[in-house]
Amino acid sequence: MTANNKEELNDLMLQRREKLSGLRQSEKVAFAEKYEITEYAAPLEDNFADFEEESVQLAGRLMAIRTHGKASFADLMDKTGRVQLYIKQNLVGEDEYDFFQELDLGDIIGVTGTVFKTRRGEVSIRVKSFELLTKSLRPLPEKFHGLKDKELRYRQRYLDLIVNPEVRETFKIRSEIIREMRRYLEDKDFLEVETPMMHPIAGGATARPFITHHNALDMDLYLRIAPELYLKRLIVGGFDKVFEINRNFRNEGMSYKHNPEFTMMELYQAQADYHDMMELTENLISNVAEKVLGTTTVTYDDQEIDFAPPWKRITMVEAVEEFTGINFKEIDDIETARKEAKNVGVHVEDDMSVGEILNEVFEERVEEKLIQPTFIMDYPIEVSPLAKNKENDPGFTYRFEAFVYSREIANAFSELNDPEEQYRRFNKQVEMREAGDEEAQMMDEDFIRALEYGMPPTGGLGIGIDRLVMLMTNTSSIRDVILFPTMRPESNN
RNA sequence: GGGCCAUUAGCUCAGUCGGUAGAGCACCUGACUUUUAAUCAGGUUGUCGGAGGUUCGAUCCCUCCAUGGCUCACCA
Repeated sequence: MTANNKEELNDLMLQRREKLSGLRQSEKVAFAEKYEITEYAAPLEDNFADFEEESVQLAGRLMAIRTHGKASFADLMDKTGRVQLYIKQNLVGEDEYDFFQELDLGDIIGVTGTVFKTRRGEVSIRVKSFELLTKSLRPLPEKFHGLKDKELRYRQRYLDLIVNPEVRETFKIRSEIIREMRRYLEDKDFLEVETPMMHPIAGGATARPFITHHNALDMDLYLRIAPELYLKRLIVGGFDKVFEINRNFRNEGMSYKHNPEFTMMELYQAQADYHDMMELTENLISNVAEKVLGTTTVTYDDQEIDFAPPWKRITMVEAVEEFTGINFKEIDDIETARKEAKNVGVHVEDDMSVGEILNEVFEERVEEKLIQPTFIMDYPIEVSPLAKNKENDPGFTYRFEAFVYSREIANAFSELNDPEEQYRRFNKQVEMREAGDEEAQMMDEDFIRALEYGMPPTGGLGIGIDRLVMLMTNTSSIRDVILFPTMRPESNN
């Protein structure tokens, strides 16, 4: 029953603890077991005609009290919003009225009363009786300005949720986005599956993993950086449409668009290619927007973005030519590629191949221009170790990424299903790894073995849920769409 | 990891050209039976992020540290 023992109790907290011990010595309950409710706050106002002069019971947190002598007004907040309480001494009796005056902001109470409208037209509850359900021992942040300090908001998200209604709304929308995405995929006969979060080999993406240790097996495991290789094993196994919505973990820098753990939707569909994945992506996202927001158009940071299909489709080579004038279709030697990149001010490393230089120029000079939803197609093979290479253009793959507001929100390809080619690609990654590239992929022998049994032609797609939610809720940091973003531990300084 | 900025009451913030600090909300006392950022009268609240240094004296200047924000780098 202590506060944080590192923390001094201030006067406000001491007062509340004294009130609590007073309650404990009396007949009053400070922490009730249950209160039967019949209604929530918001519907009383929305459907006032149905409730007028009806008796209702509801429960919530006291957010404001306005005392006027022998009558008081108070704001009660539940998950739907607030409703005003009107409590009169001659209705509840002198003792109960005095007890009400003893309550603190933040206390959770249950009330019974009738619904009416005040002279000013505010829907209110004329309280007949009330019970303290939970005594609150800490003062709430300021009622008008709320809680602004970002550090406190992220560390104490519960407080943020209590006092900042728009935060509750953001996370409600996040939940709805995921629900509609799931519903859409289930309607299309995709099977939701769960694959391991702890991997003996961290595969399926280019990223540094977190390492953990299993004691009984005495072996290190990696938190997964992507579910891709497991989901493709399921396609080999004969599930022809699967998806997973779950966390990935990457041991990399943090920024407004990177959190060490983030949520990814990945799906795989047999007998499909990356064109099918483009259609699926634009239909899925526009459908989700329509269902959740009621429109396919969102305003993000003053930019209007329209998710309605079809989205622009352009190859990486074409996009680079459009925005830089460099025609990589005609470049096949490193010297020229290097010189052209330099001409547009893009720094390239000595060991980069032509494809990597193309990718670099794209990232440095084109990405920032892609505001409206755009599919960038045909990525160089060097940066796409799991994608199928194009039949007539072996330096490139059947891969695309979707960009919105300069941010990658989806990555997809016609999956590489040739086990020998996949083996060679892995080997190349292993070489890079041995040369010191910590993000290069590891050899996964079992995945090769699976491909050797035969994986049908398959389209695969990954959508970064957090970044999609940011776009749809107009929030500027990934931390605003993750309930408990990764933080350093609180220090005592 | 680099640069810039921030850290003052429970919360939102002001402030001290170096003389140990203030407002609003919250809280306490009193008045008030339709208010709603209720109002009116009075009152309380602080290791001024931490540790050193300079100084007669530091919340303020300097150094280091901590945490956070923005940004660059890294990174799908």
